[in-house]
Amino acid sequence: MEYRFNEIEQKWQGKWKENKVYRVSNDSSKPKYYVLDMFPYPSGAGLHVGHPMGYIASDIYSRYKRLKGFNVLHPMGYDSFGLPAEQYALETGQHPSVTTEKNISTFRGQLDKIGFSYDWDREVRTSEPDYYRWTQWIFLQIFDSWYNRISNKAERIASLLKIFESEGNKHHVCPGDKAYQFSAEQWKLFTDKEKQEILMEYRLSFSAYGEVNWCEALGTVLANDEVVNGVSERGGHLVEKKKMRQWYLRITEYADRLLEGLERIEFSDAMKEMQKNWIGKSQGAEMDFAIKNFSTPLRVYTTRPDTIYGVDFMVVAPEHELVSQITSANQKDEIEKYLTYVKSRSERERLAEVKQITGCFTGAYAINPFDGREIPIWIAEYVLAGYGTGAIMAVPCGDQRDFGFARHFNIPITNIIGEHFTGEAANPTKEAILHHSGFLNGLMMKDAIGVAINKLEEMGIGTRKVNFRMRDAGFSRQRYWGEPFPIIWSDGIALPLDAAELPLELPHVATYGPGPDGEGPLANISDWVNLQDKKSARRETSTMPGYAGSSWYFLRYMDPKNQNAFCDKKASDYWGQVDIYIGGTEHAVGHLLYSRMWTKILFDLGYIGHDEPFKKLLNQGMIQGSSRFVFRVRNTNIFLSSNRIGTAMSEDEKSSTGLTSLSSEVDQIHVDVNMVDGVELDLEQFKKWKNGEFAAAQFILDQGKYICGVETEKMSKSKYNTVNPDVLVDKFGADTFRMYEMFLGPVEQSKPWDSKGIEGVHRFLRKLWRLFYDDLKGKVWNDEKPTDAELKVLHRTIKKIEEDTERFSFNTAVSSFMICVNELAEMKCHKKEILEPLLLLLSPYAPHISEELCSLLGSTISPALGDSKGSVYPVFNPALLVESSKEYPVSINGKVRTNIVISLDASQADVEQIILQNEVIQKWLEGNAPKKIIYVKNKMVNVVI
RNA sequence: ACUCGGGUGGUGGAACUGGUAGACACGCAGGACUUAAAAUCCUGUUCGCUGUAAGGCGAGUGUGGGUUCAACUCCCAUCCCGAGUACCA
Repeated sequence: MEYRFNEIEQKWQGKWKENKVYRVSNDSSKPKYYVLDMFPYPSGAGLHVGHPMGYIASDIYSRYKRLKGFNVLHPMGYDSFGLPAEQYALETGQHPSVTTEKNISTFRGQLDKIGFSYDWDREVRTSEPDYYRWTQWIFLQIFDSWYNRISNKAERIASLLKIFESEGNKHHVCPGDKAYQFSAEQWKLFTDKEKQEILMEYRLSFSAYGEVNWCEALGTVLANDEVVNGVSERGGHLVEKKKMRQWYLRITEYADRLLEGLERIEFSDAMKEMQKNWIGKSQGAEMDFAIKNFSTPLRVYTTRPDTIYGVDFMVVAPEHELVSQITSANQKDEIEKYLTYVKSRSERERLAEVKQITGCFTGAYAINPFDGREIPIWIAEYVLAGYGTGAIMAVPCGDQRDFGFARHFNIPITNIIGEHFTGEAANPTKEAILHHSGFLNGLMMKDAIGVAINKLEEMGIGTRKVNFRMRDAGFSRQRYWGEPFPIIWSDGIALPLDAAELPLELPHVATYGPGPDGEGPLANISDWVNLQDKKSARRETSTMPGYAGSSWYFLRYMDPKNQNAFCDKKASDYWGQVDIYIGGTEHAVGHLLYSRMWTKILFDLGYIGHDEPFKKLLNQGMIQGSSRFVFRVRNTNIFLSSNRIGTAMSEDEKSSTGLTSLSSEVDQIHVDVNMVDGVELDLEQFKKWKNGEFAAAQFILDQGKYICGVETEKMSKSKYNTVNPDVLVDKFGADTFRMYEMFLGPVEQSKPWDSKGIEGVHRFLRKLWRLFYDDLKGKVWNDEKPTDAELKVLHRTIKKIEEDTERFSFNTAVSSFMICVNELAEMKCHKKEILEPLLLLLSPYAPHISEELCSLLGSTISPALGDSKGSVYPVFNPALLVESSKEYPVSINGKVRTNIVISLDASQADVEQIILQNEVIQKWLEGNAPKKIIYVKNKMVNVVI
């Protein structure tokens, strides 16, 4: 009986599905455990081998936890709103819901083949009205909230109204527009519209004017990705910044809590670092510098007010409103020229190219308030208008970028840190004693910061200021395929829909092109937009961005069918946080920050009982593609094997190709990796590829073979380096595929895909099978009693697999299984008592073969089902592994020279005696006494001579 | 430029708290079985020198230093590769 994986896998997948084996209940006496994958966007390209990497890891962990007696929530769904489906609709006229549906069923088919243990009854799709109804509902709750900085949480707008009516806003500075200041009496006198405008400045989701990428020629707003070098990616039309009404989430109000929360969750240090940097909290001061012959002061933000005497110039963002006013007559042309230059550069260019220093002097001077020095004011692209005040004070002796700027433009540098400054490079230290610094002289810089701020405040020209670099999150898109806003605009006031009116379904549109004035496609449906019963009332026509639906999906899984709430509090209290969340790092500052914010809002409003969604995050590495290339001599049909480029030609080659040398220019062309075996190209397949585009190809070979070029790149269709999991699953089976993906290396590590090792894993499973059934002899397993040696092998494996699974070291776990099976095969051990526990250990990794063999053994336990009562996971018995002696490596001066078996309870003296009698050691000692003998119990012995 | 990862045999990787570097696999080479192939099994496989052999000696985890009885692991410097980024004052 041989290992027929296709039959076995189909059979068990069918049974699991039929019996809904992986359905999980919200009501269980077992402890809960929540294992979550980042749900995929169902793209038209289908699944490639990179996708299942994380899914397999999470599936192994889920199955493991189930066997350990946990009630495991392990769901899957689709993040099914998004731009690609809409662009496809624009090209083909197919409704996005149709293509989305189709893509989902492709994905599902591919996922099913791999044998995942998802509870598909809990599937969610963000584009289903049943789901986005609640996305809209949550949006309305956010809209109806403001952030109370005193209680430090989100509260209802009603509570804000009460405060305004009793005391105005004196205790609650307006986060949107700080200019708003009013008493209770004044509040009561405002018109309804004025009141609504003020409330909007407090709301956690709010509407305001913001800049978008506007393409006049296309009549539409473009995403950053669609803009290349200042023109539209499609068509190359001019793109400019345009102010439009947008929705935002006031995530800045949560900045501190988002930072604080990081302390309580298990994210990698790198991930926490990324989020911290994004939030970018800094402590410093805002201060005003008078400008010579000008009434308005220049306000700068600095984290280092201690360096005030080292300021040699000012840099203002080119967009700063003062620039045009302060520029002197003789600098005007220069400044104009520079502004034109800056405008021509996209933000990306401004940020990426730092080697060349650019800037322009305005002709104006600021006055140092302490020593009256005149400080030249420059503009430069490295200062951004959006951060701080859009102006900085430059201290070249302490800041490397300021130093470079001063050098480049020959601005004299003042040294305020004595010998800490060499004149060769800036020194950003805070540990230096200040020189040439007036009232700060002699102070340690870090102590001077506070002193300087106090002085500024006393003089009324500066204040202590905490800055965040994070900005509020744009929340609207001028698109069709997203959640419509449950908002009606009437006389400039945004009116929320009643919860009973949800879902506000996406209406069908005739075309997916933009509406008038840059509005989204929805603006074209006047029946839908304009409400008959209310004159001048108009629906919001933009839709929500991709991250809306993904900011809370982990909650819907807990209670996916609920028609009365997004998730019953009982359900969210039962499941609580996601215990382990698996996905890539690309969401570091998007999804992972937004979902944390939404969770905090829902917590503040009392809808859920926890304020961090993910207890632990595991970042899977990216699977890169390994691309293959052929090299074509330019303007010919002659292809050179990679190692023949520039080599000498044989006479035969010369006559058959008509070439005289191989050193002419070659073009590198991607070829489909599936027609390359390792690096050797299959010439016949190549000639047939792309409908015979290369049918007439001639080859210059190396020893009869065509060797391709190799490069590691992102896996992508256009690079012909994608590998479809289906092909591998069909050929080797899901169990082999699962184990091979894990065997490739650590899950966290990025690595190029290579299918060539998969046979080794397949061989392992067949070898396992032969412990039970021989191809010729049939059944070979038996009920004999195991020996101590066999038990030792088993229990060593139990220990290793459990440890490795717990720390997500799946690659080493697979290798331990191999070692175990190799050893059992060598011992000719076919005993059920050994093999049955081994199958349970293996079942999270290779569920189908384990289930089949268990059932063939007549086992009472199904690895897929586990046990309703508790853990069926094999228990490690340490007593079986106890040894009385160990073969110690004995080294001389750290270099191993021999191995000696020594009893484990030997003392230092015992060991020294044994060692010194050893022949090899004596040879090295040459009759001398050792200086020292180091004996580390259970590790090694080192003799120092 | 900054931040975060990472450099170990022909290849993917292992070595978890400093304690036998190269587990496990791929590939390769040789052999057994077979008419042949597949499958399976066995042997070898870091490099160099040496030995008929068992073995021995030396080098070795990007590079150069350092700490230590002992370094892939810790420290300093440096080079290279990958990913991310909003030049954040």
